[in-house]
Amino acid sequence: MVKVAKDNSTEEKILEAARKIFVHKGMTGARMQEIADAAGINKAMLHYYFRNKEMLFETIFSQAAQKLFPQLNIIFESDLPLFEKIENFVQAYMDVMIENPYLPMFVLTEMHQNPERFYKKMKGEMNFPKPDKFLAQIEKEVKRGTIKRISPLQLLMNIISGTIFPFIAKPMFQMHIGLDELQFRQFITQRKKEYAGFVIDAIRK
Amino acid sequence: MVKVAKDNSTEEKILEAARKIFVHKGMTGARMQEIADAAGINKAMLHYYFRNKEMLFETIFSQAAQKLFPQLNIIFESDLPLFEKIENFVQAYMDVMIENPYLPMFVLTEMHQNPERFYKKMKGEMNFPKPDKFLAQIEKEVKRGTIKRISPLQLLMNIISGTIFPFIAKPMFQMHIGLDELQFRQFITQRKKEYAGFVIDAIRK
DNA sequence: GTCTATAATTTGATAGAC
DNA sequence: GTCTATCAAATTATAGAC
Repeated sequence: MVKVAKDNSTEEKILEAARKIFVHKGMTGARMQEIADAAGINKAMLHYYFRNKEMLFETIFSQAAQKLFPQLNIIFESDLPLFEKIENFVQAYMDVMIENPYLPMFVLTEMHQNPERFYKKMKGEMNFPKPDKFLAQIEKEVKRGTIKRISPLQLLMNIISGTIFPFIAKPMFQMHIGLDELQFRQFITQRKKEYAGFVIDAIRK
Repeated sequence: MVKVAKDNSTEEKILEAARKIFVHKGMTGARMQEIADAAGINKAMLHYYFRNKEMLFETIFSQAAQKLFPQLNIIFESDLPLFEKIENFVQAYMDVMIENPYLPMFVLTEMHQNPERFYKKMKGEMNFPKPDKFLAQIEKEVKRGTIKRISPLQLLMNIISGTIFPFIAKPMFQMHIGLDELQFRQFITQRKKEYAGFVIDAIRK
């Protein structure tokens, strides 16, 4: 069991506050003053600990990306049979997002609004999962005739779409359908159980 | 055939430039100077035509939302049989996004970062589609035993996810897989043809 | 390490000539 | 309608006392 270092140190308070503000308003929408207020400290402290807004943001963004991307390795690098792998991925990834519902949108927003920074970041520190193995596995199953003929890339997109998109569309969906927080959680719980089955039904012969 | 009023009037040049900048950088990330430059005019002109940044943004955002949301009525209000309706929706919606690949992310970002403005907007001018009819249709088919047992809401989410998400994840996907622009277009073309079939295969008995 | 006060910069908005 | 020049406000960043 790893100690997660949730001290109430000033640095940790800043990170927590910055996460909250950045994740909701993005880099350009966030205000240093707002972050300081949320942390219950002074604006000057932010600079003392993180030099400037840019660096504070980078820290938060890296942490977010680290939570999301390496998880993709579950689907890409394990040795499970295809159906179990799909099952595993959907459940594991949804668990991450249940704990951090705003992360996907945060990372995607940054990726769109500032692709340069994003790419630079990714090249370095991230052990960026390559899906080749998983795609090859799908191709193999298609050739063996175990599953229906489908493009591996399309299947991968289907799996990821159905897993991530609900968290991105949450506000739209809640407004459209009129779900409250509890109902949305129930919707997600059900989805975690059933979505892999949906995909498998679609490709099973 | 309706005239689309693509004059080269100053107002139209501003709108075009503002669209480009806002859609990529969002409300808070966009700079009035940048928009003026892109329009080939002076910053003061922006205020002359649209009073302030807020109102210019509202104009752009409304146009974007109008392109995306009313389309959902195709799926919700037509009288087609279920499978054809799914087929129709996927193709029609993907056509909209092929023409405007950045719209979905733009609207979603605004929805997340400024939900108040978004909700206010939606209440007024938008003829906001209610999915009740479509959900009831699914429920009916399940009861008749025509399709597998599935929650109507889950099925709706599956259809929408697979249709919209590829455009949102485009940069991530291109980077991960290494697709260039042409390859991505081909991927989308294939998807437009096949995704409805995937969904139908999953629910067909 | 933490604070208050203040500087420096960015940026949205306006005044006024043409 | 369009421009240049300028203002005013917001916001990041720093200096310096404790």
